Amino acid sequence: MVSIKDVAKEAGVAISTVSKVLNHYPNVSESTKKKVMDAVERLNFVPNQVAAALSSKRSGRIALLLKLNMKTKAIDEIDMQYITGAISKAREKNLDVITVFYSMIEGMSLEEMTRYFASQNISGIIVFGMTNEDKVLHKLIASETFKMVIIDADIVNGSTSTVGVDHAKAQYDVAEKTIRENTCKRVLYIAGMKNSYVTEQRLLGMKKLADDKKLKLFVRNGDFSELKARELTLKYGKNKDVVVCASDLMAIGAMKALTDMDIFRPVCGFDGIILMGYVGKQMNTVKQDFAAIASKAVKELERLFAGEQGRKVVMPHKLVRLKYEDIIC
Amino acid sequence: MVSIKDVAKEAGVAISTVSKVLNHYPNVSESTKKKVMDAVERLNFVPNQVAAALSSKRSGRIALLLKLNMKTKAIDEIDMQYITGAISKAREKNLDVITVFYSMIEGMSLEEMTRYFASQNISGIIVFGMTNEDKVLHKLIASETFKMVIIDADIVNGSTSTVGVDHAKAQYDVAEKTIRENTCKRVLYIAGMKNSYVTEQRLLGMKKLADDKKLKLFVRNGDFSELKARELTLKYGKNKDVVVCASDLMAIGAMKALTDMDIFRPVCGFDGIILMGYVGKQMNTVKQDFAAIASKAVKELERLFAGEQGRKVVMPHKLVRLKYEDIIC
DNA sequence: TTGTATGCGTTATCAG
DNA sequence: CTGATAACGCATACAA
Repeated sequence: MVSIKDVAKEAGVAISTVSKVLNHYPNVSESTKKKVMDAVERLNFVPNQVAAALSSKRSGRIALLLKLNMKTKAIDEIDMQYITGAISKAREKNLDVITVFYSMIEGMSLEEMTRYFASQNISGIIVFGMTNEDKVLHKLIASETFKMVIIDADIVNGSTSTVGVDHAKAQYDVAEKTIRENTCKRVLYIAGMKNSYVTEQRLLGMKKLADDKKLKLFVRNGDFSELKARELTLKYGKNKDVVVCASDLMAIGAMKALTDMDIFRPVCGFDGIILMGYVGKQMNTVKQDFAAIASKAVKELERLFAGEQGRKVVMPHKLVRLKYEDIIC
Repeated sequence: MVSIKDVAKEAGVAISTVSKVLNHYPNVSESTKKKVMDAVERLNFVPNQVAAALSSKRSGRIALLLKLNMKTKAIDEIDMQYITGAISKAREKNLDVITVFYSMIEGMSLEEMTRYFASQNISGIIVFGMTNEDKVLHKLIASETFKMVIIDADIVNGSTSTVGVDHAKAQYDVAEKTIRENTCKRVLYIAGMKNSYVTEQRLLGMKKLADDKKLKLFVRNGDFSELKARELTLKYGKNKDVVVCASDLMAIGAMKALTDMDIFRPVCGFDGIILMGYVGKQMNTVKQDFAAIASKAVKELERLFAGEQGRKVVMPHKLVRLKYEDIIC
């Protein structure tokens, strides 16, 4: 294994000089810079990230904290895009990434959780799918021990940023479009899971729309469950003009119910998962670019590493209809 | 950050003694062992994996090498299960995992690839979705620089094992079942991508079945593409009795084609992805437990770390039909 | 601008 | 059975 020492020898300079060149320190002459780079080239040197992490306390190691959906693999594509988006950007920025699932840190105290991440030399954490129930995680954020980026939340402090689409506006937009296209009055809104930020925001958006357009809004909790959405639609869908769902999966469940009842009502969803292209009926939905969101989160983490304050970053969304023809290949 | 030094002080022993206890070295008295463990408990000590990796050359860091499917997110669930299966098991075994995509190492020479993994202190690599085209990867395997486990392949050497289901048998089984249930003679077999081990194996299984059952076998390459399978079925499906596909996605494409042509032919797939539950028609398919495969791969890697020889591990498969009722929740 | 020396938290070797 | 102590590869304060 060729190390920085070998490079130093090859270039005829000191180890620290090599390190300085590699890390783009200011006070290095062009000539030595070139000497070093040439040596690096010749020896095909790649810095040992592990040693670097151990040496400098700001390790450049980041953790992706993901909540696995035990419920259905149909939305695995969301996590997958989060992962690929984050890892790709991290590689570009030369950051090391480890993936952690909630299940691994479940039940830990703040102390334990802090130690767990510290023991891995983690300096930044990106959190996906956090709910209000994750108390310890909230404490971790408040402690500002690590630089953190929370996806879909509204928590900002000196070391914490937030990245996500404007869920309220997105919900408003997609429902508004669906209603406009079909002229509806009575709306069945199937919301997501209680205690989730996105659920609250989307509901807020929906309520605003109901206000603006003088709609009769009937809200039920679908818990992001396809089955539940189906049951709710069977029960309450008949005397409504439209079913607005806080997720695609629930929209699919609702559509199934309507088909079963042999009645037509427009339905719209949220997320833009590929499954929407397979269910036959086209529905409006909100398309989030999950990879871009994760990618942005990594960038934001870098900003925090640089000492900047946490902030709220809003990502764009699009309204789409997924057709089989568009997604097949 | 509490370190091994603190534990040593707390326990009143030397640093090296603590290390020995933590790593289950043989020659440590029960009494000191207890003293150390108590101190660990009191201080809530978690060993720093990064330092450990740097110090001991067999780092316990493993890389997951994944090929992203640019084609469709419908099968992201497969990669996701690979990832979760591997990471969960790795955590259990106290191994550090990093995720790497082919795109990151594309175009690298053997030298570069070796250095890349070495620079990350990787000692084991699990390879998913390798094809015959990945020449450099084959060289890496042959070099035996790292302990490696290849999923779905037939390469074994002193440092390399293979894990996967018996694709030939699985293909045989699922096709046999489908044919038996429907009494068919003329079979359209839509194979996967050329130069892929699984494609070859599955085709072998299919040919054996054709032999055994005296079937007229008509083979075409579908490249694992839903669209292509659809086109092939439109073109060749009419005068066949059954369409056997080397993947679920192709099976779905084939079924679409048949529906378009308004004719019925039994269709079977391979993989057991959740989408199969959504397409209306029930089809036989092979269910692989991807998480278990990845989990097994980690275990196998440990075996290799322990100095054992590479070997071929065959995982079980199941024949299933995915119904909407079974997958919804 | 460059080099020297020390430390990061472990593991491993070798005395004791 | 236990304890110094030297690596591991790199970053960095400080000296030159």
